[in-house]
Amino acid sequence: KDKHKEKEHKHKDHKKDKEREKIKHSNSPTRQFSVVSLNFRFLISLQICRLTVRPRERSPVAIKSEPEDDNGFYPSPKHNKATKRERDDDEEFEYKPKKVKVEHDKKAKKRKHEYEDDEEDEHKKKTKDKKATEGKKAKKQEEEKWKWWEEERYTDGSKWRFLEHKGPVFAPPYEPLPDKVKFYYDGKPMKLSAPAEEVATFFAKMLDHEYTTKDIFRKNFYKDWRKEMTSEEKSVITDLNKCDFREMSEYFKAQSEARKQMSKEEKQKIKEENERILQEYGFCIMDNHKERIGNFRIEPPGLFRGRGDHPKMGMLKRRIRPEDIIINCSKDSKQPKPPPGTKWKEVRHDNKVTWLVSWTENIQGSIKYIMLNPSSRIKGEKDWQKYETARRLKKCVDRLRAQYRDDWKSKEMRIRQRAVALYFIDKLALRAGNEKEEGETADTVGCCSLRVEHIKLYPKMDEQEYVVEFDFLGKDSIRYYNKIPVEKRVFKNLQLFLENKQPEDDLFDRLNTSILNKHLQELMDGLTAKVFRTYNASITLQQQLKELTSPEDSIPAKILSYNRANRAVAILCNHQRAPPKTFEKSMQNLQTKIDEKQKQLSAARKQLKAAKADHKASHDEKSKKAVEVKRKAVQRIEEQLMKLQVQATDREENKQIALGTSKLNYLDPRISVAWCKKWDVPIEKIYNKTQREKFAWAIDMAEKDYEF
DNA sequence: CACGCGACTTAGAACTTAGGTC
DNA sequence: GACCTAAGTTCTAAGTCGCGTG
Repeated sequence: KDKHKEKEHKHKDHKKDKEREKIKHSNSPTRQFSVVSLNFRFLISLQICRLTVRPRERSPVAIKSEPEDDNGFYPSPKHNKATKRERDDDEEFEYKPKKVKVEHDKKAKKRKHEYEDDEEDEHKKKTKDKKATEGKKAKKQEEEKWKWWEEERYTDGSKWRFLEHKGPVFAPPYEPLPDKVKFYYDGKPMKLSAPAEEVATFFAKMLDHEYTTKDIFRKNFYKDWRKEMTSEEKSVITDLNKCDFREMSEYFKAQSEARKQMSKEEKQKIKEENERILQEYGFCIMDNHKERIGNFRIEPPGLFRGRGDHPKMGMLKRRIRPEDIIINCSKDSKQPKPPPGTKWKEVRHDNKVTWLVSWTENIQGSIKYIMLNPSSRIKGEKDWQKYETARRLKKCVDRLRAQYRDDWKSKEMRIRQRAVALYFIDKLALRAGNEKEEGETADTVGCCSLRVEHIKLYPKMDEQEYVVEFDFLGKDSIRYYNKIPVEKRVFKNLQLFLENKQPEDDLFDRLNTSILNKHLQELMDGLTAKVFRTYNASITLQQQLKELTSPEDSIPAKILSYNRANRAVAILCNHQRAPPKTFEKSMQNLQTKIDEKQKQLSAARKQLKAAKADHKASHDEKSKKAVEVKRKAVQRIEEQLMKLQVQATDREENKQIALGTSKLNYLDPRISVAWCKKWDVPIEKIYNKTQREKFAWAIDMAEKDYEF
């Protein structure tokens, strides 16, 4: 079946091919952004607009598109690398430890000791002079911020030597409804048994959600609900449509209202209790360092709501009991105790993994874990390593690109498919696309699992030749919609792949992620499909920052540039969000503020003019001062106005783009740190507290000349 | 090689809180 | 001091990818 006809024409320009030409489309193509001052080259060329609609908002309305030229968006791989290199550049994983193990242990012991002290303090102090203790504590913590990145890593595949924790926090037990809150069946009140009632409350709590009206949701819910019913209940309740949960729903609404109305003291009390639980369960000791745990609370029972069109939506997610829990800790640690009268499923001591607690979830049968916070050593090291791998890809990406271009001509079908898929992954930052079990999850795809129905080929479209239109649901059922011109060879290959296939057939029938990743592994150690996403995201940020930052810009303007660079990446990776519910309103509010500010400004200018005239007439000191005062006022207001305008632009551009995901997962933080240092932008403007904790390693080590 | 499983990263939405405004 | 919004935090679903097994 590997028939390959096709005479190749000379391609004129390789460089050009690498250049990204993305056509974005908009559902309301007429909409334009209100563009305010400053350097908008980027925005204008990129034309940030709505990419897709969420599936639930999806309408069969035709999607229009606007062609766009955006030269300079795609990261042209430059090799004008500065001569200076970081200490960790070059070899394999270049983690050069500054300290050796022995020292580490010593320091660690001291650390543990202090940790225990801390705990004791916590309990005794309470009433004592708070300020003094807090001050002391803060200082102490400051002094001993542990720089794990200066230490050696384990090379034997083990993740830790010592691990001690208190186990998970379970969901609070079910509290039956007060008798006055009734459930009605077929118009008649009906008292439910506790288990049936609990599951009913899950449904009641979701009543306002659209998905409780969906057939699949209702069917799944009803089926699982019946399993919790007594036999009498089962015989009475035979039709979900006759069930009236409204009173229950109202009750919960009132409850949450009441919670909001609680007095300060009550709220404070709850806060303190949460803090106590956090202190007790929210930390563990791993290799003698106290580390924050990410999710120490077990997921409470409820109704499963997958994203998109999920076949299992509405199913009962059952309550997790101690008997379901596997504890992982070190042998020589104090083992966590199960709640009185219960037992753990298992306690194991596996230092080849990083999790502390696990259980099997009943919807998909997958395993859930309790792991450490992103600020922990174990997560940080991995994160760092990820960016180092991406940087190694940078060094050989030209070679790889040349190779896959070459493979487009291969006489083997599987190689051509592999090469075209890789091209998409590289150019469009698509995900790998593992195959999924049909009917178990929402129907979403990535690159390798693309089907014929997901692409359309246009030999000619407007001015452009060889345009491919992508339209599919990706991870989280977020729609990916894009039209891009591709090289003739890619286009011809796609035509070939499509031959004699049905819409629901795989586009790449000779390819899957395993084959692809095996191939990538051969090209570069540690290379997998997702490294391309990391690489392209980070290199785009770096390149965009270079392009957008003007030295003479104010700090807010620089931050806008940063956000735009960030946005370019988010668009590349198709990170979208639903426009905030209050978006229009908040935009209006901001506009009102801007209008006011403008009025203020013209008033201030008038006053300045008057003062100047006054000074001209009198030439005395007093009037001179008055002019200065007014001048200052005008300047101040101008700045304020500028800030507001920048804010408005930023917000508008960001309407349905989510920056967080790329910032947290794809952008080498050292690029941002270096940028901040270079332009004297406080790091706090870019990373909030949590993010600074996660990226502490980068903040500590990156200098202003860091190059990704 | 197909398959399922296990571990871990990536993801957007829901919820909560802080800080500004009236 | 109440209220409102934006920012920050939490939640947990949904991916990726490697490994063992048959």
